[in-house]
Amino acid sequence: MERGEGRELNNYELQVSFSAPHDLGFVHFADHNQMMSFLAPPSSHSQLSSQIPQPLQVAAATTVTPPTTTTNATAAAASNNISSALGFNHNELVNRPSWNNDQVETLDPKVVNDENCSGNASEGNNSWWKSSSSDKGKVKIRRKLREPRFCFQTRSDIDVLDDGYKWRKYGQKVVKNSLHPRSYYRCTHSNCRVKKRVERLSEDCRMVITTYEGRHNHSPSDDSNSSEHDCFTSF
DNA sequence: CGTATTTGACCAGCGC
DNA sequence: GCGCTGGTCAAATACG
Repeated sequence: MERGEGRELNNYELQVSFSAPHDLGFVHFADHNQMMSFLAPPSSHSQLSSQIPQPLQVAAATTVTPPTTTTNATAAAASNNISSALGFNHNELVNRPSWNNDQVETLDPKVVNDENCSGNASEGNNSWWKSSSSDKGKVKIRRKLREPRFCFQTRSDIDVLDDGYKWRKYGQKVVKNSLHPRSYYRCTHSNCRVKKRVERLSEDCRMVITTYEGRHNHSPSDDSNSSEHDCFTSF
């Protein structure tokens, strides 16, 4: 098994969407910081928090070609390239009129507008999914409180892109209509409940679909400190 | 030995 | 109500 965080990078294409894989619309990115702010702590996404659910539609693709060598230095450089490719223009997103909520939150379209619960992730308690069975009513309510999600697909030989955060794999599942198993990752930072799913397209095993759920309450660089810091001290 | 990953089991939601 | 499916847990295992 591999412990690496997918920092070895090969050639890939990157396409980003705020929808489920089956109806992807892709974003053209110019500035990685913009995209990363979707994952970033509340302090940096405060402006975005009201934008994510907005109707938007994007269509474009970005291709980047990082160095093929995999030394730490080049991997880091490649990581920057990935990050660069992951940036996007907020104005473009919010000004798109035809993006509907179903597209934004296709995996659970009924609850799209409950995303203002996204702060829950920052509260360090994301256990709504395992409430006691004796409290089913509450379970159902809680089930609706989904984290904001967005996904992007990459053409890559590696499954886990280096997005600057550190992830721990907690599950893998074979999903229907897919030849490849889906992997589940959770941010290793304490109090950060961001998750991501990674799977490969059955039609094209080189295409990797990555779906993020929730927002980090820390910056990527904080991951190195991980549990050492209380990320809420600034709030 | 500590930490990360693997993997089977379990649970809840959803569709029929 | 039942079966299917996705998502998560947690014990076992692997690795540094």
